[in-house]
Amino acid sequence: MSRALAEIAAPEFDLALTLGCGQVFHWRQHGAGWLGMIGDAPCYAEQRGTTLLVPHGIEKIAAHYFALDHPLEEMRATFPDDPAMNAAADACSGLRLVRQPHWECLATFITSAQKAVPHIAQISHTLRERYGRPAAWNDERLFEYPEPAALAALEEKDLRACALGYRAKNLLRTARMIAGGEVSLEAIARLGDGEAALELQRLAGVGPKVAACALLFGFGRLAAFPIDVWIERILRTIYFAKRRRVTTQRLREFSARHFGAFGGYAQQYLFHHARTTMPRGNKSK
DNA sequence: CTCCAGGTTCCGG
DNA sequence: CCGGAACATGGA
Repeated sequence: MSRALAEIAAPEFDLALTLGCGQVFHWRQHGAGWLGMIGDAPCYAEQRGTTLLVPHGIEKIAAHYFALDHPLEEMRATFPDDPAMNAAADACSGLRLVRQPHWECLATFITSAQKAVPHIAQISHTLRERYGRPAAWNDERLFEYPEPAALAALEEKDLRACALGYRAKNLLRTARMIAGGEVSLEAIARLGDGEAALELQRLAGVGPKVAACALLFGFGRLAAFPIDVWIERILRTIYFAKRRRVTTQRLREFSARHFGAFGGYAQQYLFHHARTTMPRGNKSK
């Protein structure tokens, strides 16, 4: 493995913000940059101003993964123009939604249910180390995310030993459905957003929220709007202040309409901003 | 010790 | 369709 790094242009990009905002969980800081896998490609990434250094030979792969082609300014212009949204967008300048591999993204979010971000990262690392194909960048060991077939061959207790808790059964069942061909992620990639969401929800441990995360972070559906506890809190306090008893169904309809074609970006900005400005947030306003 | 975390599923109104 | 409860684990 060569040590040589190549430069790629990365305007309007914040690598640390992008990797640390809770959309992807396996990258770790290393020296002046970050170390992780882009599918089966080991990658060290380091930002220097508007330039991104990545291993020679995977420039195209890295540029695609980090979504350097997303027109951030144009997308932001479509967001609703209100104080909360603007504050979040200001705080998240350069945050891009990376293009994660389908399975890795879906599986990770199945394991994310009712878990804090650091816990999700820990689970991801354990699964990779124990069941993923080993790789390396220089002398640093890395691991691919385990294929569906690799997880499908395990027993539930093996996954519980990775601190998955009750999510073990869901990940195992879903891995078996995918490995057995009962559900095809490639086929889902060709469906429209609505149909794709329904198809994903046939899988164990996949409801509206996890399906939306998979669509947004894995299938490039930038209108997908995952509603988790943070976003629900924001929607209720900012957009439904003083309304009593708003159903989650109502929240879904509202956000799909209100945040538009790039709602997923708006969602991630609101999510990250809330998480960093009001940790353990509960105080409404 | 209690509370909560990027939820889903199942079960009665 | 809606509200509750169960489901594991670890950190604050």
